[in-house]
Amino acid sequence: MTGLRERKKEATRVALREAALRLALEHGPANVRVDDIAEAAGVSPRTYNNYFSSREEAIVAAVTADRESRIAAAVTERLSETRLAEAIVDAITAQYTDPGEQSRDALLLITTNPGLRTAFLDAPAALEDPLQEVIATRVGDPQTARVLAASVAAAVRVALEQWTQPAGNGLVVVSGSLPDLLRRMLEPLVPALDAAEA
Amino acid sequence: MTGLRERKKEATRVALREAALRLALEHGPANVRVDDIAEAAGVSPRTYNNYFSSREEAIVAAVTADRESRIAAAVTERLSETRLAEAIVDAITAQYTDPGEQSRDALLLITTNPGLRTAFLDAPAALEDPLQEVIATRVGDPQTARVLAASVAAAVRVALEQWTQPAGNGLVVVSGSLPDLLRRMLEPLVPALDAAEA
DNA sequence: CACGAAACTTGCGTGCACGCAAGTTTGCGT
DNA sequence: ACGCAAACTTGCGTGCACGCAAGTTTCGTG
Repeated sequence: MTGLRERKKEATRVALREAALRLALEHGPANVRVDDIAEAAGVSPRTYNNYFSSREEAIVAAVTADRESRIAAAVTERLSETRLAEAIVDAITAQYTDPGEQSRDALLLITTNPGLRTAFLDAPAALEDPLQEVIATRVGDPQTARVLAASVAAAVRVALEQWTQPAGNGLVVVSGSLPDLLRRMLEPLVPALDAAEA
Repeated sequence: MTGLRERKKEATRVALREAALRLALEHGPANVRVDDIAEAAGVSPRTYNNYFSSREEAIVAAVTADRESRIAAAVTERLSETRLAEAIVDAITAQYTDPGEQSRDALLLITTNPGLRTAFLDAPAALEDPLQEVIATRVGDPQTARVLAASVAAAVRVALEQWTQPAGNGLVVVSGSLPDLLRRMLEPLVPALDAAEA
């Protein structure tokens, strides 16, 4: 059961991130101060920083929601049926499949603004801990699980980097759908995952 | 030949990081403001942030120097003799071997202070770019090279995390020499490196 | 040598992150 | 139902990061 405390906290978190995204879309990211976000969510500016440690984080969280924790769950499920590598690749590509995308303009906002893009690319770091635990159920050594989890998170970051790349660098543009991109970036790690599982 | 401009810039960079470390050792990291560092190095506080983007960065740089760029060079050398995986592991362990360690107390300082530790663990991220280029000479697809470089950097970060871990978590302490730790953490990635090279 | 462009430094102003200590709310045991 | 302990919010104060525009230094070229 979930107490009042917990529910209020989650409500504040949601209020903050949604206020942040709405204001950023309305006025442009540069014209939104954390004081504005806090006021729109009905809390003090100081409280904002009890929930998010940077101005960008809340905006990104509105898009990301809690994708990272859902991935770990998805991997665990898939793990009963297939080998580790496949479970991870499937779970990740499934969770990063863009849903209805009411967030298409939000993503444009993020890829446009350097600060927001950085925060967005930092998000997959949150994969490491939950992923390590899942991997550890299939791999003896916790240290190995740690390294593999960190590598997978790094691969996801690289994929998102490519995907959100400011175009026109004169070189080949990667493009392709995000799931395809993720699959391609995770591919090189498959041998490592297979070897660890054996 | 290196122009006056370049030499001055490097001198300032060195002056800043050495002043930062000295002051941190003398007065404790909490009691050193960036204004103090700037003054000790003979530049304005604003200039400090043209060289380092956080207060911690300069202190860490004094210990790290330019290790990351040296690693890439070491890998390139070793690469003429052996396969990719071996070259990388050897080069990294060699470069992270603690030299004479006049910096032993500096490392204690870093592992002690949370902010400094974070900055220290962020340093290996600088491996990604140079390492990618080296790997790309042995691996056809640049994207694959990118992922592998990022994974190696992540493994190094994990190793440093363990090495600098605040002890006494009730669980097994890892310990061991840093080179050994690095070797252990890079081991799981070897199959991926071998597969990409083939 | 002279001079114009490019690189670098600096002061200023603004917003941000966060430690701390006081006030307020929630939860729990009796 | 009461009351205490723990969790959470808030205001305040401090130092930090960085955009901007003006001043200064370096460098290449005619």
